[in-house]
Amino acid sequence: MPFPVLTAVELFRGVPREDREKISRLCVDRLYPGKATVFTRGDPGDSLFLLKEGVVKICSVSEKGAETILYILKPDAIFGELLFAEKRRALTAIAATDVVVTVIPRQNFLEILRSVPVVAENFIRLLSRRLSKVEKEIADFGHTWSYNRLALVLLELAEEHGVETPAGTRIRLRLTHEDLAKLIGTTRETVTTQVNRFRKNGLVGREGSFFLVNRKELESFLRSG
Amino acid sequence: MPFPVLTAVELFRGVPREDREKISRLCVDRLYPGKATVFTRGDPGDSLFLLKEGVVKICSVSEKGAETILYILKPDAIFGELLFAEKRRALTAIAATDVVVTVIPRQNFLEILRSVPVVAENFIRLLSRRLSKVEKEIADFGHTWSYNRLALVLLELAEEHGVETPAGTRIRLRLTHEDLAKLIGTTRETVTTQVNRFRKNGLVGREGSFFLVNRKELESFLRSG
DNA sequence: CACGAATTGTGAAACCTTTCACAGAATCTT
DNA sequence: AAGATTCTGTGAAAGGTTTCACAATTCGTG
Repeated sequence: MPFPVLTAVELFRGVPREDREKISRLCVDRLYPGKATVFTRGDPGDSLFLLKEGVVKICSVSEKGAETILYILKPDAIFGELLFAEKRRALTAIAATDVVVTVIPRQNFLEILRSVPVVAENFIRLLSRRLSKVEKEIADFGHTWSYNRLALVLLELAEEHGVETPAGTRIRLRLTHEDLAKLIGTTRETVTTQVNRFRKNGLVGREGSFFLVNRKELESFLRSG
Repeated sequence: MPFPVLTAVELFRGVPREDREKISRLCVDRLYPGKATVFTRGDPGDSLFLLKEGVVKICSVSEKGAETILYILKPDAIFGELLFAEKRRALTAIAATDVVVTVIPRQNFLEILRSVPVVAENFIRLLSRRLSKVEKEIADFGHTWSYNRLALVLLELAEEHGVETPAGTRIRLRLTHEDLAKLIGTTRETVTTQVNRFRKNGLVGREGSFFLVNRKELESFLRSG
């Protein structure tokens, strides 16, 4: 098993033994400390990233400085995947923790896509899944009130990053109210107000900078509201 | 030139002569009258569609009946492209006019992807471009006020569906205020109010059910507001 | 542990949106 | 052309959000 990490990752799932060495020669790992910028809006979009360890946030920063968080990624996710659509990055990727990423330059990735068909299929599936996720998000943004979007985002984060505990689902991310505001497109103050309302009603709780969510209650809140 | 239509379409651009006949055997055209449903949320997601003629709207309908329009597609666009990610459709595709589409069942498309690598590359590019568009949209939704989103959507529609005229850019789609509301996630009444405000200030006009937009003014409105 | 920085809590005023309720205009159908 | 739909225009009341301004808390790092 010479390149074990390769096949553990969804992008490279199913790669035949004889292609593995070649692929691993075309990739290189890189480290970023927490808060580092992996790429920024305007950078040339010429490589694909694979998140091996840590958490990466993908954000959009408008001219006016308004920031939106589009994704919070955990290991095994790819990012910078628009390398075939954009010359320059439209979004910004920031290491939310210390991070290990695999970098694949565009030419190398093209080479892999062409010579290992299963990677193309995996890549298509990953792109499709992300598209599907964002489309769902847009539909959810249709909800006018911030508390609806807040409940939805908390449920989604619990789904993606949660672990079950006796007290509820614990979201394993250091999240501030500001972060939530950037996720749902509102202000920090509004999040504070709504989070506290949720807390009084037992929909969420907090352990230090981690949120605890009560999925049952949140779901029924969404249905009723 | 036995299969001219094939290579005119972005998905099949660059397909070698010898593959064209095979591909065309794996596709079939279909007609839908205006207002027909091409597929609905919940349908099995087992084919890819290619829009040849007419306009198709892709919508999301929430349990509560709230509707969001995600895309308004014109010829050459693909849709139903999530056939590798969803067992069942999450969105609904509606013919906004009489429509001609090419249908490619999943197995056939897989066959094409595997045997004609350039199609895989085209498909990846199309998926990427759509993802990029939706991500931009999410960032735009960050704008709190409906009039900002309205201005953005009008500019985007002008970009995609507009023709220049002496009076401004004319959007070649029959759009109601209701449609705009579903595009920007607000109510019809709010759109009416804001459109009229725009009209008083010369940012937009109307020719029957077509909108005229003054791009310069809308852009400067966005910058200033 | 202590100090500075980041995060959270709150309130008031201005503003925007939703919701409801109708009326008038424009457009199809027949 | 009449009648039925669909679309657009408006207003008032209720409720939500932004913005601004500070205070209180908590965190992080030296």
